[in-house]
Order: sequence, then structure tokens, then C-alpha cells
Amino acid sequence: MRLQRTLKERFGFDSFRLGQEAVIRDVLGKQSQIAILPTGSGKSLCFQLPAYLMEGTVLIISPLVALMEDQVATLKQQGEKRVVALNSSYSYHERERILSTLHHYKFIFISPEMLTVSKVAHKIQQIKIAFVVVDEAHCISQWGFDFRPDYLRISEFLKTLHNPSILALTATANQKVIEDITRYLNLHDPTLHIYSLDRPNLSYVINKMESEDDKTNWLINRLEKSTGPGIIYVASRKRADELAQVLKSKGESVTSYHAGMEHEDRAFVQAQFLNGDVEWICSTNAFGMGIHKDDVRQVIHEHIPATIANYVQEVGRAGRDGKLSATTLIYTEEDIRKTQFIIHEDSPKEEEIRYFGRLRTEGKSILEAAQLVGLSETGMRMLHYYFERFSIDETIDQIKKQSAEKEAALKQMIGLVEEKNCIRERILYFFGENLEVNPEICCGNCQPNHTGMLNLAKREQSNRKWSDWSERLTQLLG
DNA sequence: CGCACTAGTTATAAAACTAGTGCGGTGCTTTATT
Repeated sequence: MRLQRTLKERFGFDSFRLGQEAVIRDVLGKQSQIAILPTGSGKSLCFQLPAYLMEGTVLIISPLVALMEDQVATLKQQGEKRVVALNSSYSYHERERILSTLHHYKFIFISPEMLTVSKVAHKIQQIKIAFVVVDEAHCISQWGFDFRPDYLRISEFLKTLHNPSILALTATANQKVIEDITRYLNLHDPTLHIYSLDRPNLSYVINKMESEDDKTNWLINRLEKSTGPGIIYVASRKRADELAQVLKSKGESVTSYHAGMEHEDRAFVQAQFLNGDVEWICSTNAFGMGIHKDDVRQVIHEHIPATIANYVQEVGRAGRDGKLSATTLIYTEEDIRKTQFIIHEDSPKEEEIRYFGRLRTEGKSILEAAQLVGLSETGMRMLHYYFERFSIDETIDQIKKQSAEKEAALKQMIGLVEEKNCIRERILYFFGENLEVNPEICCGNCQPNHTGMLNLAKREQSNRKWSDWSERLTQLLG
């Protein structure tokens, strides 16, 4: 009753969505848990609501600054003033001021990296923490082992707090990811709240093509004949820019997006897409996390993602509103080889690890050693993390094991694109689920002749755009 | 890995060859001394 009342009074909802209430009850009972709730099911409420029924501050560990600021803005809109994001966007003095008044806040958003700053960690230890949320918890698996090793250091921070209960939230996690989350958040016997990851309103089509040109022509044709809003995922920054240019020259409303762009430009492109000012985004895997756009009608991959988990995350951005949406993956034999090569190059090699180890024992700094070995920034941070904990031989074993896991994950993805039977079934199998009922529009293998587009076909001829434009111009010039 | 592209070479020039190079993506953080 208390929950219902809070839900109504503070958030204005009459009833909980699937999963929310059970998760909230466990939060209130201080039970650590991993909650896997499908995209668009209202994950934020799972920590916002119990926060008001508990004493102390909720600490939310979040992967992106943009995501934190988004959440802060939402809470402020709901009338909550006691909310802050602790990140690099503040000046030294601002940060000092926030740190000295930390206990005033009900919600603190923070990155895993910031938790390793001893001064910050120390300040957090001094306030009363109601519970800790790890948002987008699959990042532990996805990024922790190489790109952002501070994800693996979270448990060390948690040990310094007085055993707070943990709520790990994500939309996609298979058995391996659940194991990683459990281990690296130091959870003992967490409750698992897992709801079906099936998205009945998404159709899956996967097509093999002969050449890069075939893919480009297919895309030109697809955009001419169907509607967005949509996201086109490509393998490289260069390709994102080039493809966007080609499609633009055909009169389509497309903008590229990747991490090589200025922050301001990225924010602008994102806002344009959210507002419906641009129909298509042509991007690398940088685009998507924390994009709350409900009416994305298509997600197209024109390359092969490195894992099924990544693929499912990306296609999952379509159809949050529950309406029919089409996901399509097109690839060439060359794409398989390219992705394989990328995986192979990803981790430092044995000789590099040994050389790095030698330089370190000679007293070279991490930075110097990394430069001499010729490691990337990611490679350097990775070795830094492992060398702190393991001997050289153990490090080599660990990194080899991880390369093998990455290769296995890619093999699963290749298995998916070559699947002859139901694609949906295969995806669910990956997450340990069985498909009970195939939706009417399922996948390219269940219905070989349909494109998954149905209601996405453009109703009028292409001159519609021109008449829209001339109408708009007439309005503007009045 | 093996393809795509560039620069350099070659029988007065032009086109055709060869050798060399490049090719991958995610984001957090940065406060100190003269």
C-alpha cells in the first residue's frame, strides 16, 4: 500500500510495470540483486522509488557522463533538488564544494573511474549510503576486461563501504554476464530478477551480400522505400561519415555519429535525432546507450558486431514503444574476416606483455613502458590492472583466456548470421531462454519473403519530401 | 589476414606494373610548480 501510494504521489503512475515491484521490495529488504529488465520497462523507477522510503543516499554507478546528466535532469524535473553527478564536468572548486556537502544529496551519480580517486571514495565512505545501484551493469563484462578496467575495481570500493546492498540493472545479460556481475561486484547469493528478453515487436532479417557496393546500394534502396527513424550501425568512423554522405546525396535525412567527433557535435546530433529533425543516424557502436527514443522503427547493421550481446543491445534500441519495428543485418564474407582480425589484434601479445614486465622491473613508469612497447592506451590500462594483481605468467594466461573468450563470442555471432532456422529462437537460446510462441512476423528464416518492413513502406512517392519542403518553405517565408 | 589504395617506376609517352602502406571501436579522467 505504501508502495502504491508513493508511486501515485511522487511519480504519478497508477500501477507498476512488469518486474518493478518485486525489485523494489528486494531493495527495501536490503537484498542484493541482479535485475534484467527489458528495454523501456522503467528501470530508473526501481531505485528512485525506494530511495524515498529509505534513510540515506543512493549511489548510482553509471557508465557515461551524458547518461548521468540525463538522469540528473529527469530527477530535477520531477522536483528533486538533492541530486548531483560527480564527474569531470565540474571545476576543482565546484567539486570541492559538492564533496564537502555530500550528505545533503539523496542521489549521487558517479563513474567507476571516479570511485578510484581516493579523496572522493573517502568522502563517500563518510556518508550514510542507503544502497548502491550499478546501472547498465553488463558494462562490467563488456568493458571491464580491457577498455575500462575500473569496472573491475568497483568491488574494491564496495568493500570499503559497510556492506551496502547492491542493485545491478541491465537490459541484457546471459549466464556469463551474470557470473561476471556477481563476481566483480562481490555479490553473495544475489536474487535474480530475470524477465524475458524476447521483443515480439522486433523482426530479424539477416542477409549475406557479395560486395561492399551491394551493401551500399541495398541501403540506398532501403532508405528510399521505407521510413525511419532508424539507426545504421557501421564498423568504422570513416565508413560512418562516408555512408552518411552517400545517403545524403540521395536526398535522405542522415547524419553520422562517432566518438571521433567533438562532444558538442555529438550532443547536437543526438538531440536532432531525438527531436525528429533527422531521420537516420549512421554511426559506430558509440551511439545508443541511454538514448531514450521510443519510436525507432529500424536498426540496420552493415557489419558484424563482435558479440551477440552487442548485437542484441543495438537492435534493442528499436521499438521501445512496442510497435512493430524492423532490424536488418547485411554483411559480406569480408566482414567476417575483418571482425576476426580485429579480435585478434585486440589484446597485447605475449612478447609485449613480457617486454612490458621487464621494463617495469627496470623501474620505468607505466606510461614510459607502454610507449616503448608500443601499447595502445587500452592495452596499457589493461596491463596496469593485471600487473597490480598477478605475476607476468598469470597475466599472460589471463589475457590469453580473454582473447579465447572473445573469439568464442565472435564465433557465436557468426553462427547467428549463418543460422538457417529461426533467428529469434537462436537469440533467446543465447540468453538461456526458450521461445514459446513465434510472433506472426518473426524473422527472415521463418518468413523468407518478407522484409520485416510492413508498415514502414513509404506511402507516397518520393516527391512527398519535396512537397513537404516547399510547404515548409512557404510557411517560413510566409 | 588479404584487399584497396597510393607513389614510384618504366625504353622521349601513356598505361600498366610493382612495392609499400594502411586498415578497429566503445570513455572515463586530468589541481600542480614556478
